[in-house]
Amino acid sequence: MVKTSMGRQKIEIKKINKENTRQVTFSKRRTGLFKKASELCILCGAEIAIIVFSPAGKAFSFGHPSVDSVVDRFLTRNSALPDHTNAPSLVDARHGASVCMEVFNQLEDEKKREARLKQSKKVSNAQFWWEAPMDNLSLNELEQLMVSIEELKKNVVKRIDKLSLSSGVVDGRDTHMVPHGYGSGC
Amino acid sequence: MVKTSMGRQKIEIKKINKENTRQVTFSKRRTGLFKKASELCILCGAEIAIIVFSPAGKAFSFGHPSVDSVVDRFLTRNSALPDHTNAPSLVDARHGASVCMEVFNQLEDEKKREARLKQSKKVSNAQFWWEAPMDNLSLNELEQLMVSIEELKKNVVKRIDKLSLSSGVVDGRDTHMVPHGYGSGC
DNA sequence: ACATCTATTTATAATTT
DNA sequence: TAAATTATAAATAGATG
Repeated sequence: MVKTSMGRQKIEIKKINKENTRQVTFSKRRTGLFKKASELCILCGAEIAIIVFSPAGKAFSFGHPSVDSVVDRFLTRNSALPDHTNAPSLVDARHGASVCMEVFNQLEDEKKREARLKQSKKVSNAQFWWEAPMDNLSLNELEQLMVSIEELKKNVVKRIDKLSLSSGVVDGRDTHMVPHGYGSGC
Repeated sequence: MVKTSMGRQKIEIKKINKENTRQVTFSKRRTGLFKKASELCILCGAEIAIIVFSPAGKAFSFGHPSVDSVVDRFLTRNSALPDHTNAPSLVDARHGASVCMEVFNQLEDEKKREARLKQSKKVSNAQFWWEAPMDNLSLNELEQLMVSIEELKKNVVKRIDKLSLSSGVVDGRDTHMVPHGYGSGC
């Protein structure tokens, strides 16, 4: 077999100067970071919020059960009890079906957020509402949905595979991984 | 050379039941997650905040330049007036919104379907519901679901393409990695 | 920009100390 | 209870389509 690639090269952990390389690395590693977070949530029942701003000022976030809930809990120093009492819907859900519902819930959350935004917008600058925010929110919703759909798909594929052979246990995710398309921050 | 260890073994991404193992894994992976975040900051000049709650309710955080600054930036951005100078057209916004509604409705259908299934199975024990439920779906149903998902995806991708924007450049430095002693939550 | 492919580095599960 | 070890799984740099 011929060597067709040098494979992964060791790199120093210092700012990447080449614009393009930096962008690619950012994208790959951000994905990797969110995946690791997702795994930590599932494996250990942790709650995690991650907020990332790209050098360009674009925001991305990951949240389980949601960015808001974790950030709120953190900010209010709400050392909460582990919720065995709560419905098993979020933390322990691990199958395609609940992911379906989760996608649904996500959209509802997004709509609520949108409604809140809309409300606050009315107070200050009502006239701008139709000029820009809706676009960003819609884009957010769609991108968020894409991620959810991918997750859902993976779960269903996995389930199909298992059913095809025999049967067994699945794992699923109900996590939010959100790119926030607010355009340039500069 | 004699094998003195089995080395790393593959594990399924699902909740670790063994208390001790879960604790060790949580600790190791949390460290790994923060390291990855740190590297992403340095390599790409990103700004990142991570908040992690252990299952016991103990909080850990990572922030560059600081958790607060990144969270503030995020919250401000999410409630601030969007910059309307480079906003896409209203028409696109409406299309986006309507696609969202479409997706929403389809998901709602899916949810109802799941609810029916759940009902018919008379799942009295909540634990059973979230541990094995997807088995209720037949292979056929799953494959149909796959097709629907693909359709959804195509629609959403198409819509995102139309809405997509682009952006510019910024920078950052100095990092904090903080364990917060919140005491056991239980 | 995005996906794919390799060769390699890095992370880490199981074990030992 | 935690730190070190070791073998393997997983992530990813660089190249390419």
